[in-house]
Amino acid sequence: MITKKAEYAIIILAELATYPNDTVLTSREIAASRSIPVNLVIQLMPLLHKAGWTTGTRGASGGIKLSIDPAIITLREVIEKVDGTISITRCLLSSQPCGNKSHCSLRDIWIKAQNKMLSVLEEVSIKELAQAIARDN
Amino acid sequence: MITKKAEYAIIILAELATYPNDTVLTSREIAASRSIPVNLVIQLMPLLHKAGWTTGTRGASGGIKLSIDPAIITLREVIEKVDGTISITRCLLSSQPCGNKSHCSLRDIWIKAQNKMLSVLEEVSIKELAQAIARDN
DNA sequence: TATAATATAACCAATTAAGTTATATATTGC
DNA sequence: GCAATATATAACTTAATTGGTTATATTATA
Repeated sequence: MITKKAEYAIIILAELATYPNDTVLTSREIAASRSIPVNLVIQLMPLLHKAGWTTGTRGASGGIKLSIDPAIITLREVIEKVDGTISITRCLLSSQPCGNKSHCSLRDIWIKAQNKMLSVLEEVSIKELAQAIARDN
Repeated sequence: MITKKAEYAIIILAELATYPNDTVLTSREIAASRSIPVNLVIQLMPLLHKAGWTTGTRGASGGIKLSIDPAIITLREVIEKVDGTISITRCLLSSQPCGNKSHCSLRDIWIKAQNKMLSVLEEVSIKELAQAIARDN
């Protein structure tokens, strides 16, 4: 399952993408405006920084801002960064078919189903999501 | 995530669908030929019976057989019978958007991605899977 | 130098997943 | 009738995962 942490990461990035370029928000502000536990925002940020999507500055008047165009960050990337490789079944967690078989028909179906799902998550960028959310409000 | 139990249930049904109509197999035979723990086959069978897909007869020379055409059992049905409603995110476990909102853009995306996945699992029947497996061997 | 902010790691409780164990019940064949 | 074999069902165990908390260190500003 896609975890809440991955979902939170997406929401954090979308929140940042809502404001003009180079807007700095504190973890606390992001947490408050999106109803995410502050601790989780703080916990997630280093991961998003390492991915190259955001930068954080410490100290008073510090905060977080986007460091790349949110139009090129896809939901799939964010999920995989936070949760690791996505797998709809335990079977797909391993890169090989089980039982030393070279081929497995059921595995083929899992892969096909999963790829359909991933293609949707790959087509949507953080920017598009932020715009959709803005339209809703 | 789709559990191993759901995967086992699919494999059990496909195994039964491999043989001519009304073929009776014991739990032990199914378990042995598909490398599934016997206990799990035994544990799963009542569920498959209740779904109307199989029937079991007790006693010596008893066993399990299909009770309907495997061409009309879809993988999605089997998974949902064993695992309950499928959800790729915790968000989709509830039938309502969270936070008392009437609408949520991110939820829309989860639903779209999940439906793409489900449509693949809905298109494949136990019979088709059994045939594909037979071809592989 | 006090304060405010991020960085990082360690920890905890609840749930889920996978599998095991135990017992009851039914049916067949001798 | 009775032993053997098979399903039916529930309870239990173990390990991993998830969601979240706590604690501490580090940095930068006013």
